Amino acid sequence: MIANLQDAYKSRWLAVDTETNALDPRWDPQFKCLGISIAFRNELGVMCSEYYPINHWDSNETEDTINEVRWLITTHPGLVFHNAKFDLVVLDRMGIKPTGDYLDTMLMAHWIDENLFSKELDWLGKRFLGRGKAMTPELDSVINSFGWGLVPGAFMKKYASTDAELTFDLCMKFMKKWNDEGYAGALWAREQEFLALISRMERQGIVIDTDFCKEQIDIGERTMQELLFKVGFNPSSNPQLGEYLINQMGLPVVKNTKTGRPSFDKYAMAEYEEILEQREDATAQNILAYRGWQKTVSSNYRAYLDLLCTDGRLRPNFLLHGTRTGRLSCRKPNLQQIPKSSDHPWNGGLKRAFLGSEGYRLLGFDYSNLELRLAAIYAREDALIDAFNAGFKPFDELAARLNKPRNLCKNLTYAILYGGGINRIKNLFGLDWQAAKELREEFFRVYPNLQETIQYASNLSKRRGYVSLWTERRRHFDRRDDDAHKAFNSIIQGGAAELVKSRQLAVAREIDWDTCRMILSVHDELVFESADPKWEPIIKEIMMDVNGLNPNFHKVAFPVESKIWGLAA
DNA sequence: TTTTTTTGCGCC
DNA sequence: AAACGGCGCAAAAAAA
Repeated sequence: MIANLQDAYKSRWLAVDTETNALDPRWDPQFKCLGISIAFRNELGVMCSEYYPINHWDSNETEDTINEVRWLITTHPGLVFHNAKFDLVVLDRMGIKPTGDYLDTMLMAHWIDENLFSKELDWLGKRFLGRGKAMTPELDSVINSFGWGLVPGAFMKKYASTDAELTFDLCMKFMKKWNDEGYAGALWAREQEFLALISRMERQGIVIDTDFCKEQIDIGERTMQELLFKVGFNPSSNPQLGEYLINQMGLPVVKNTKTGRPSFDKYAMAEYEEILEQREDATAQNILAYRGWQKTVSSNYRAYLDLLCTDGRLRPNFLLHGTRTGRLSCRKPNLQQIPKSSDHPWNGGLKRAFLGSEGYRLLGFDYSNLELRLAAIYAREDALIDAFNAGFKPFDELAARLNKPRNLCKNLTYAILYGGGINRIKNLFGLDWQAAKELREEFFRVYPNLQETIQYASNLSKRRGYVSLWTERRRHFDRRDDDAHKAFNSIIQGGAAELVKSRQLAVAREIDWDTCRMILSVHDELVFESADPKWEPIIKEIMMDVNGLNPNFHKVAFPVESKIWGLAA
């Protein structure tokens, strides 16, 4: 049914979907919005939808109609998108700035059940509505022959509005649970502000030193070639590694993969390296160097150049629905996994590939032991709280109490925070089952409340099917799955993400984007480019100021360390 | 041949 | 009794 635009105002919610020429709306000068679909149901429940072609090469709506649509979207009190972060940028590029509220079915699906297999429109449509996107052989062949950007407007009309229809119906489907779980108010308002901030960070992007990347690719390729020659087989091929190390050299299988095949990961290789060293055979070392270079060149240096926008900036995609715990994830490229500075020649200098804009300096701000501090508060674990407040380093403190090496204590703490059991401790430290059990008990003798709280969270998730973060956002658990042991970790990992998010917004409200821009968010670290040294103490102070967030957060401090980004910590 | 799974590895 | 949490990416191997 063709929509009368006047009717659209009578609907509380209006689904909006944009079609584009597939270029990146965040920066590409050639980007175009081809058209806009809207969908809603009228008073009789009849679906009304329409596609308005705007920038097709053949036929478009009249100026008057397009202006009506622009006005509708600008003034309608409630829009619904599927992946609003994208559509809002598209609308912004067209000079359309919605003034009403909006919802996002992708994020609704994620918040209601973060465990869903997919949050794509097509998948959700099939799962919740029994119908997916309108893909037909006819549409496929038209896209193939014309290319996406050149599909005729009249043809697009037949298909494009189904996405908006799906979005509208999904929204209605999700609405009850969305409201019941308490997301409709302040929590979603904050997320909208956060979405805008992330979008702004993405549009800003980060400057890449392309000469440095090219130079490193060159060194890497030459080095790999030499190593390949020395080794004599493909170091990335496990069967070939097995042939050499096990069959030819007669070395033992030191580790197996989950499918039972011999494993040659870097830990296993370290053992082979030790044995071969005595025989003056550098093969293991060469294999590690080869794989190190290959990983870095393909996943970092070359990926950065391939994904670089033509204005010299790299713009990753931060996903607000990327993790079950509520953290962000980051793609294309993943700038949350930039190798840290080290003396490895293949990746130890990677941060040098990132530059501030001309006149700006990159600054990183890190929370120290963020999750452990939250764990201490949640568990009311006085031993840990007191240690933090006395200024002790938590792992030194534990090392003293257990009379064990600091590094063991650190690994042990994180293993347990992550829900690890006796088996995990056994494998981690190469202990037998009994020793692992005792070590775990020793740990919990120091932190008894932690043990109780981990158990409590686990029981709660099993009984209720979810646990709540301090913001009242929920982390759901299917009672049929055996992952209740993740509950406590979710509370502190998700809680940490929510804490950072809140402070990130607070910082964003204070800084002046002309002289200070937020660039990256890496879980417990924020990266800025700043043209004025005055921002460093300001940012630090805002990040550390968490007392207003929750009545329990005053129990320990949340210190933040700042450093010039890229320089070794 | 193309698609999916496995493996390894970078980060917090 | 047993369970280490959360990601994304690329190359090789296996499956289709």
